[in-house]
Amino acid sequence: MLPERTVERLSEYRRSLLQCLEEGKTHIFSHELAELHHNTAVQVRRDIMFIGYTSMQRKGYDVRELINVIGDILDSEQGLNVAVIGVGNLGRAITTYFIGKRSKLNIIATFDVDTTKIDRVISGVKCYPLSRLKEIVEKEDISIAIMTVPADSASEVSTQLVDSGIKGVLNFTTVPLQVAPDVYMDEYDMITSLEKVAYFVKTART
Amino acid sequence: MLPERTVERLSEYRRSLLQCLEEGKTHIFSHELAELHHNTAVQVRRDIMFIGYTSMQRKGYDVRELINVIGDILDSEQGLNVAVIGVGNLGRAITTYFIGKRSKLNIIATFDVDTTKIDRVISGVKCYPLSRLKEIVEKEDISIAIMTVPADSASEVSTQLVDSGIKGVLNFTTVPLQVAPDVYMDEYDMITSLEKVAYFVKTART
DNA sequence: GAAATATTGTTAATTTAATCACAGTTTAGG
DNA sequence: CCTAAACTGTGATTAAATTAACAATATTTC
Ligand SMILES: NC(=O)c1ccc[n+]([C@@H]2O[C@H](COP(=O)([O-])OP(=O)(O)OC[C@H]3O[C@@H](n4cnc5c(N)ncnc54)[C@H](O)[C@@H]3O)[C@@H](O)[C@H]2O)c1
Ligand SMILES: NC(=O)c1ccc[n+]([C@@H]2O[C@H](COP(=O)([O-])OP(=O)(O)OC[C@H]3O[C@@H](n4cnc5c(N)ncnc54)[C@H](O)[C@@H]3O)[C@@H](O)[C@H]2O)c1
Repeated sequence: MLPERTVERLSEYRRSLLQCLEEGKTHIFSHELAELHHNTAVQVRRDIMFIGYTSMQRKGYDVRELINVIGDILDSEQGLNVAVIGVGNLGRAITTYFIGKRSKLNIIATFDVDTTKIDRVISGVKCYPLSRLKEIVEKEDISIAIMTVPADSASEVSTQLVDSGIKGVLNFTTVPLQVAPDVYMDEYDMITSLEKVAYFVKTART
Repeated sequence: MLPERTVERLSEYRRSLLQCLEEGKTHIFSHELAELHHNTAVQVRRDIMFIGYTSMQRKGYDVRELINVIGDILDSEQGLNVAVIGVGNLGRAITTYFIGKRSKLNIIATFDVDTTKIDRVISGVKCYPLSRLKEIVEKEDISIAIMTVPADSASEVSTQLVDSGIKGVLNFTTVPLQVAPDVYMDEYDMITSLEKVAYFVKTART
């Protein structure tokens, strides 16, 4: 099990590496990758050490190989299915955005309680009533949920998610959620991010 | 200057505290606050120690007072003005969402290059052409930008942001941006978050 | 009003993450 | 073929963040 920060950085490296590949770059040095990611060459090498890949000495890392090795670590062979819960402004933006982005992570369903949204199709993904959550999650083997419901229903919905058999949640509501210990949860709070930026802008001024 | 993680947690505590206030709760213990936030009572007390607030012993923290003290630390007295750059799906969602949420952080302008979007008003906020960035930033005293432009224009736009005098950036594009050292930048990469969730779901399975 | 209980604030210890420092390769140039 | 230069991989070290441990203090109970 890799450190969380390392997992994040590997995902980020991979995106840069894919970009490199498109530009026809076949090899990359640790210090080049570092420069692209606000960190140091040592950190990059250490991260890559974690996944047990070694480069051709003096030529840098083979871009294509490194992409594959990162894929072996991060991706599940058969891919994982994802659902978006709450098809409001944010849920719609995310659904539209993700379609076709990652071959190993497919958004294959959305859920809502608003009857005007149910059965609507966004970017090829159908919206189901939340009452059918468990049924669809089981039938379609969905293991990850992206939560974009209003704050006041967040905690109730999260219980339903866990009951339905979801194993990972990416929570965008501003409510910290309690889930069973075998469910992995990542929370992102936009207001917190913005307040953090504001704090550092403020303190830099003085 | 507080540790970054502490700043984040303080912002999160504050939101819970505001919620408590609404529910008529006047005092809160460190372990209660901890429970709401996936962390420990010691961590809460240490964070609060950082900002130099002390409770009434044995009664817990005075909710209202603690909110004010956190405000003194996080907020700027006159508030800070914010602009959203790139009024696509995500930019629109964020703009709509933020309006009225935080009295000390006001989104007061959006920018785009798409002529069909310019001059449109979203939730009371007007969209300006990107070419007027510097002019408006100076006139309206905007210090923070939220970046939601497409990846391929991200790095160019970030240069313009810095030139215009922006001091803090919240970057939602998937491109790591280079900014001047006196500009604070926070980057959030949704794909990375989702891949991280997927990784931990995958490894938990084995 | 003494003892038991609950909670804080803080020092010390521990754990985790990042950085330093350098030996070990490979390649290039003479 | 020898030396210098350029990078990598990793043990050792340092720094940062978290957790444990506990004295100090207020409150309740009897
Ligand atoms: N919009 C943003 O940019 C933004 C930013 C940060 C955080 N958030 C958070 O994301 C969440 C959604 O924000 P939004 O702007 O998209 O809100 P929204 O009101 O546009 O969308 C919410 C959607 O959830 C649906 N919904 C309500 N109750 C539900 C339930 N029990 N189960 C399933 N669906 C349900 C609603 O019908 C609606 O379609 C909120 O919790 C908000 O705090 C949004
Ligand atoms: N939609 C999401 O949920 C989501 C999730 C993660 C990351 N992102 C990132 O956010 C960014 C925007 O995503 P989106 O889905 O809103 O895209 P979008 O295409 O809907 O919106 C992009 C907007 O930016 C405008 N634009 C283009 N070039 C510009 C420039 N030079 N200056 C100002 N505006 C410009 C476009 O006219 C458009 O309005 C992308 O970089 C994407 O990677 C989006």
